Amino acid sequence: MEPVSDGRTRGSALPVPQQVSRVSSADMMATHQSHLLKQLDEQRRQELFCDCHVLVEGQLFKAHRNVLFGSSGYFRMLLSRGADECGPPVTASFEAFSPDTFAVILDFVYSGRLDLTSANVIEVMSAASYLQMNDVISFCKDFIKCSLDISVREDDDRYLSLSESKSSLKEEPAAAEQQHAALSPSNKVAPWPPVSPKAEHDEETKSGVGVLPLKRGPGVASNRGRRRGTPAPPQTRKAETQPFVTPNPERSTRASGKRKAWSSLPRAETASLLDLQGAPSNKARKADELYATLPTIVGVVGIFNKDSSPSMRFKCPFCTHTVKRKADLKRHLRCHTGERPYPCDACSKRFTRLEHLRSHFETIHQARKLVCRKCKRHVTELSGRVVCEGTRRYRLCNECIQESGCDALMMDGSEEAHSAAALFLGADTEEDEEDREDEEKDWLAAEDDDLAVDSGTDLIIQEVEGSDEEPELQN
DNA sequence: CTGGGGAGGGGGCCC
DNA sequence: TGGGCCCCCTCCCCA
Repeated sequence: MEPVSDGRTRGSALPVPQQVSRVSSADMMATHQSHLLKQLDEQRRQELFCDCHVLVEGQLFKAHRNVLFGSSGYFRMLLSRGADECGPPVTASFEAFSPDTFAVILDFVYSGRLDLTSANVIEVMSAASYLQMNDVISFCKDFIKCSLDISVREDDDRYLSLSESKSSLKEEPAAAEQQHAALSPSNKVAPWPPVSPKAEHDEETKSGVGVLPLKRGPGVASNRGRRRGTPAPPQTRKAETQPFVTPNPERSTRASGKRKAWSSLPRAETASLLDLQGAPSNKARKADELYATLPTIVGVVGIFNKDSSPSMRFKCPFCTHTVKRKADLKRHLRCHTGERPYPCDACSKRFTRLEHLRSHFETIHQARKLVCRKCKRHVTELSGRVVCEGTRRYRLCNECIQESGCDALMMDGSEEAHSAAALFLGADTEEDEEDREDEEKDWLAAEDDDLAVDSGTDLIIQEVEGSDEEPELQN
């Protein structure tokens, strides 16, 4: 029986041991491919038959046209123009990435080994995006995911991101380690073409320098940015409304860049934010490291203005989105990394931005809106009251309070509300209670008049220790 | 089933 | 460069 390259058998009517044949055929093929690749690499290193010259910031790389053609969409486009010609070597020139970066990519093309480090991964990914090398991009993504240690199992389902759980990294930690190890130069040759854990994911990575429209599926949140081609956010809204399961939310250093007074939040909240400067979470620390490695040219895309003057933009290495400022890219990256540095101490919800946290806090826990929740009429401090319902606070006008017989609800500032809030807080001892009250007084003294009205909220804004679920009570 | 409103998320851009 | 504001979007809940 003669095995053929595709694993089938030829000239046999017997119930052949196809599996055995397939395995041996696959082994043979792998061996052959490996051998062939080694030969090509050897030729490249000896500069034999190199018919393509790549100039990266002045540094010359010699390679084989057909190998580059088969590895990169960019080169496919470039080389297909002169595919019929057998003239002098084709020369391509790049300024968008460094020679070191291209060397890593070229090594990968010829060996299947991608020498990624936390220092070069972003630039390699950016260059791969430029060169339209989806496999490299996938590897980089996986590498970043491994670096960030974002795992569904280990952490919180809700704040997972990057892709729709397609990656094996999230499915099996061991597999993740293996894959990560496969990226290591010290390991054996990674498969080429590599088996991408998420071929579909290429949709968002095949952009290269151009911006391709992305498919928007059902359930995919698409806000303004996504209309322009940014992929879906890391989590669905449904997931967000699920009870928060992390009892002790991580503190991140992301908010610690500057120590800034945050007068619009009660002190406890501010303190919680300042806590962010304390022991940084693993994920956040690694995110920081990742951000720190963002090279100056990361994802820079040349866009020409109407007057033909170049306008540089920063391209997200994860998707096709481009932004004007690096800071905006950094902010945008959070929707890929799942990083949520701003936890609400009242309900443990976490947010990607301080302003979102503040907005949430003011709306949900401070009842800042001077609108009756029931009749939607404008209320003042006289015509309405703040009603506490769990950690949620809202306003009702006096009429609606009377109508609905809200006596059962805890009214803001009442003894009952206070004690209930304390209960919610898990006030362990009377001493704790007193301390908290002292702090509250201090805070109130520092608060402006507007906030002082809602002083009762301060009690609520404490971290709920050991709370496994969101204590927020919905109507 | 549908429309309205609340809540949350993300982008652009000003300060 | 980060904070903050504005705007717009989607999702979800509810009437």
